[in-house]
Amino acid sequence: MITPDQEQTARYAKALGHPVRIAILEMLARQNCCYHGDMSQELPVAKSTLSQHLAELKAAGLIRGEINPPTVRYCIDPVRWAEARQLLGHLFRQYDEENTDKTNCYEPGKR
Amino acid sequence: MITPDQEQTARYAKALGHPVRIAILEMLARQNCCYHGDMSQELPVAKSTLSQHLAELKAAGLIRGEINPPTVRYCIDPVRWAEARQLLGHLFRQYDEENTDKTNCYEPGKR
DNA sequence: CATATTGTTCGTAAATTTGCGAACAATATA
DNA sequence: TATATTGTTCGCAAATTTACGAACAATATG
Repeated sequence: MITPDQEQTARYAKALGHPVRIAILEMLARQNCCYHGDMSQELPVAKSTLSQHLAELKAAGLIRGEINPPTVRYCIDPVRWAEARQLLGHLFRQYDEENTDKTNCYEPGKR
Repeated sequence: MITPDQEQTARYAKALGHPVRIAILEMLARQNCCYHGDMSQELPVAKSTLSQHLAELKAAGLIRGEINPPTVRYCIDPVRWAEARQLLGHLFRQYDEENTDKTNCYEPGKR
């Protein structure tokens, strides 16, 4: 009933499902890499909370952490990033592709 | 620190963050509209659970429900769908756009 | 009016998520 | 060796999510 692709799509989407994690990913996407400290300055959460969000993004595969003591540099994982983009893009495309001949059933009065 | 767009992006992503909800959206995206019962047959959850997931998608704005007693027809909301697509697309584009001159810092040995 | 059909809502339980400060680990520096 | 810097991990509390069955609501049908 539920395909592995659907599971994976949901996993990525879930990782994106928090504003702090979106902000993290945008910083990483723009600068490619960031140190925990840089992000900590920008984000209104305790550093332990930031670590947790980073760990979740890592668990989802979207980022990697490279330890350069005493700092840690985080980067987007290009492969997983592309995979997430593809899976979510596929989801959205399923609607628009055949959009032309569909009734707008959400309009009142239509059946 | 966190913009309204980031909040909204996270809200949509969170709504997508469950396999059952991905499956629901794919059915709706392909057929435009579906009855609760049609989806109930396809999905391995109790009907009350399905109702809950539908309510979450509705709360996120991604779908609408049209009551035609005794059935209820659910549809994707084209406007919110497009907005979600745009917001998530924007997120992913931020990486690829400037991808060319970025170091792959996730590779071992790079700083 | 009784019954069947279609979904929602309620009540509840278990699991997960989110957040923080305190404590800890690892390394560099005085 | 003591101290400072950078992050992680631990312990805990509060909130949210997920899931189910039972009960309920609304409408059609016998």
